[in-house]
Amino acid sequence: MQPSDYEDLTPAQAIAYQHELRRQINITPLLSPISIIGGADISFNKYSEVVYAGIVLFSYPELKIIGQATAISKTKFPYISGLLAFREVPALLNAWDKLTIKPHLMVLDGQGIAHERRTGIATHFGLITDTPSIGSAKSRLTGRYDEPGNQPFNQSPMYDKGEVIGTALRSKKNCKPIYISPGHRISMEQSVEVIKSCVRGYRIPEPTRQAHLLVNKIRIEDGDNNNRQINLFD
DNA sequence: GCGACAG
DNA sequence: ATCTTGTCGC
Repeated sequence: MQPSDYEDLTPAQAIAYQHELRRQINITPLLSPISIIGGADISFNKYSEVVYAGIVLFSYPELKIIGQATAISKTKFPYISGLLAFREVPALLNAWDKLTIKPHLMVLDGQGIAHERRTGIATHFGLITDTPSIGSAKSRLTGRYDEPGNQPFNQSPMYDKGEVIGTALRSKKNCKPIYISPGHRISMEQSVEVIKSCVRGYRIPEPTRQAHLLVNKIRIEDGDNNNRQINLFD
């Protein structure tokens, strides 16, 4: 199965593929040192098939931006809860291929194994590129958890079917928690530690925060090359 | 059948 | 996700 063929898959076929990917997930501690970390995100205009993908590279743990790559592509696969990767990974790979240097670890905007089939976008991307990855989501997809305390870095485990699938992390006081889960080739504990070391005063950790700013910037610049936005509260 | 539901 | 302005709370 090639990412370029994702848009031809039916939801049932996409789910079948996730079951296949699930068998290859490796959630063991990352042993090699990391000095380059990347953040990825997607942006798009409502009702448009154009998607803007971007990846920002940082030195780690200093978190100085040392590179980036973007790609503008199209997708027909709609957003379906649980199948986000089939809509966004193809675009992200186009940006990934443009990187002259590959990061040692990637942070994706979405779930890792904190997914019904343990195949969130971070896990999916990590498997496809064979790169250690972490999922950092702004909201919960699945899993039960107790609300973490209201102090920075207070955390609470997320459970699903008897297993720990993620960590609800209070990245900033008085802000909703973010949901961290390993994507591939990294442990739950390491994932949380890395994300904590990437928080710089904002709820969203720098890798995905900067990637988000980047893709929105190129989307506005592109103006979607003639796509209009009509908004009457929908 | 009902409620939930990453971006 | 995206569109929007003001507004409430730390």
